[in-house]
Amino acid sequence: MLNLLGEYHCRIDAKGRVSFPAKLRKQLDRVLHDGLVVNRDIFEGCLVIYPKPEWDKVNAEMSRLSRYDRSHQVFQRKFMKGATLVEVDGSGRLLVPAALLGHAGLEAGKAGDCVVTGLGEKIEVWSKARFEQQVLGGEDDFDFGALAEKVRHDIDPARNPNDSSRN
Amino acid sequence: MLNLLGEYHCRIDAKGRVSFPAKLRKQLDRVLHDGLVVNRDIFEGCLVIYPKPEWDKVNAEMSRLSRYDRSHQVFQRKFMKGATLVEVDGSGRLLVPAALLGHAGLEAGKAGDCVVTGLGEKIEVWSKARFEQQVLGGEDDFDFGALAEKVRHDIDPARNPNDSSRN
DNA sequence: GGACTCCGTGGGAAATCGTGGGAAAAAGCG
DNA sequence: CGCTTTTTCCCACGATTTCCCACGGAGTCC
Repeated sequence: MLNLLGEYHCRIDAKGRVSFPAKLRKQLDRVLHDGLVVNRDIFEGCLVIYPKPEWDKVNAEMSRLSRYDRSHQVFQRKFMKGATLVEVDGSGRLLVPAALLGHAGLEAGKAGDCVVTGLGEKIEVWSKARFEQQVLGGEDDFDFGALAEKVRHDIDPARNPNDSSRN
Repeated sequence: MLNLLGEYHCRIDAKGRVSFPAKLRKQLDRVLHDGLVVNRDIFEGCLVIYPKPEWDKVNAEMSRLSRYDRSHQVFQRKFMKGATLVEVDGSGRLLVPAALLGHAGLEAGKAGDCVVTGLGEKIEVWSKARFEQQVLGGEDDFDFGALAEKVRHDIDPARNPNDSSRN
């Protein structure tokens, strides 16, 4: 199973090329030659990079949508719009389509700092400013415990939220 | 099962390398060659180190989260951000990523004292100052007994005489 | 108590990585 | 059809990282 890890600070140069950290490249070793798919994140102002095999799974999920349900069609269109297959160049850089850069608060044709982070099966790309604010950001009232409990209940409804004795 | 124990006092050198106590290394014997995963602690300003097999469990749970549920994504991001696979070098040191050092109050490029403690299946790394203040720290009104009872109830509600609701 | 082993610390050299720029190829325009 | 502009590919250099060796000191064993 893919287990992408690490938080890397990189730069986008004036041509829109993101230096893709060598350590991530090593982790992708086996799948890198298949290419990567870059897309806008659904919920946040960042970009998501899926190794091609992982994107294929996403694609399979999309194929289960109904052709005859308008909301399904709208969702598919919104989600897949902009998804692009990219490859790393000889110097280990990704050329991110200009249209997508904007969604991550990165300006095309202008160098800038960004954060690339491994998240298991996918990789996220943030502008440095947004990453520090939204991800690291200390909203002091953010209740991680409550969120964890909700999520745990979602993925395992059978489990009593107060009972963590089962492993 | 892993049962990491002990509190060790070590140093971080100017390159961000933590001398990893030989006694902990011995306890990790079987799993050390798989590497360790360092991450920011969720609640406190310290770092957590999981042996790779232990992290794999975490990752397996993460892979069950839904791509299409915002709270799941936020949870995953908050939890995994920065997690990094590291290995001990020939001299038994861990190279801690600079981005993570800050979270533990340790400055990159500057040597400092830290405390490494075994906590069963994981290891925590604290700056010396914070450890003394927050962990050893004498908040004299802190009721450890009451906390113990709360925790016991959380992990095993059945033992509470007033609670016969389980099953 | 002495000698030996192992541990922790520092530093240096070699390989690697990131960054910028430039040339060739492709696409667009008159 | 030829010229201009954009895109893609590739090379080279500076900076960083990683690996390795060596030494001082502490701990341990006899």
